[in-house]
Amino acid sequence: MDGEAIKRSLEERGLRCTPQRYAVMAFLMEQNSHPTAAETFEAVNRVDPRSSRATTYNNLRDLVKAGLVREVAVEGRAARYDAQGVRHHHFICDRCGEVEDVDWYEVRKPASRALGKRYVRECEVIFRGLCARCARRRSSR
Amino acid sequence: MDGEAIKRSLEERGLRCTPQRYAVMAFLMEQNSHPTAAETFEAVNRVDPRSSRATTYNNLRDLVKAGLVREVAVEGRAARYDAQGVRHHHFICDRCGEVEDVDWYEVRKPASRALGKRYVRECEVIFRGLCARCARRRSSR
DNA sequence: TCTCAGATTAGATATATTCCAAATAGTTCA
DNA sequence: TGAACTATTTGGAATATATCTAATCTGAGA
Ligand SMILES: [Mn+2]
Ligand SMILES: [Mn+2]
Ligand SMILES: [Zn+2]
Ligand SMILES: [Zn+2]
Repeated sequence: MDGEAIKRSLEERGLRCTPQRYAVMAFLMEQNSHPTAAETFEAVNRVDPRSSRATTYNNLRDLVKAGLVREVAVEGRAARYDAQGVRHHHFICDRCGEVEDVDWYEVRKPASRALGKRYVRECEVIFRGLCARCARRRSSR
Repeated sequence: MDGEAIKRSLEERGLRCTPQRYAVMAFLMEQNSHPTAAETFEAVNRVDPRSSRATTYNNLRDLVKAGLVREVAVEGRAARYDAQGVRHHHFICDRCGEVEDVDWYEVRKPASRALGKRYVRECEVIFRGLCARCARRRSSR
């Protein structure tokens, strides 16, 4: 996605394409990792235009609401963000909290009777265990 | 599970059965909701023995490590805890953050090639959307 | 060019969680 | 039993994370 495409995707969702908001979106898109808000804030401020902490948080919130960015909560750690590219699942490391992508595959939905009056928007799978690095570290002791 | 059973399950995992730790475990087991650490702290302190905030957090951490309690991270909100009864999945409300149980069903694991050198301990499904209450509230406007 | 809702800002504030060092309470074993 | 050892508890301080506030700025459309 190039600059124009980012601009368009923001405006389609009623968000102005401000330099700060653009910078957050562009940064997240070029990462394959899952940056925290603090990392995003720092990265955006290494280049112009600068952005305040509040604006970084505001923009992350707005982008999540608009469906352009996914937020991943990790127990005991800061939330991580992910510019929705192709659909995928996540692996979260029990030891270091690292979030990694796992190729998408269709998951069987539960019986609708089990969902009652709830409205289900999505259905994600989270794999847990040890990332490659932590698994290695663990076995070599 | 009665008192003796709780005591045994703690000791099997090398944890002393202290009054504070027991109280946390017993409280979580009698809830069908998913209390936060703050709610647990408050509940435990409505009855004897009392427990400090640090001890409540310590015990929740120890119980999670021991595999007796599950921690559920919710974006932008305090973590929630769940005394592992029967295996189940979770539904998390986009609006109010409520965590609800969904009957367990087996999920297909991804191709092992997609997991590389990771060690996968578990594979959970999280449903997202609006809980019954928020769905009602939403449609009646 | 004017207007104004949307956006940004620095700093204060709120919330959630962990750390710390001293005191206490179980457990083991002489 | 009771000394010795260790796990646990404690209150308060400290840290981490996230949101709020009120003043100011910006840019898209009229
Ligand atoms: Mn991802
Ligand atoms: Mn549950
Ligand atoms: Zn790891
Ligand atoms: Zn709800």
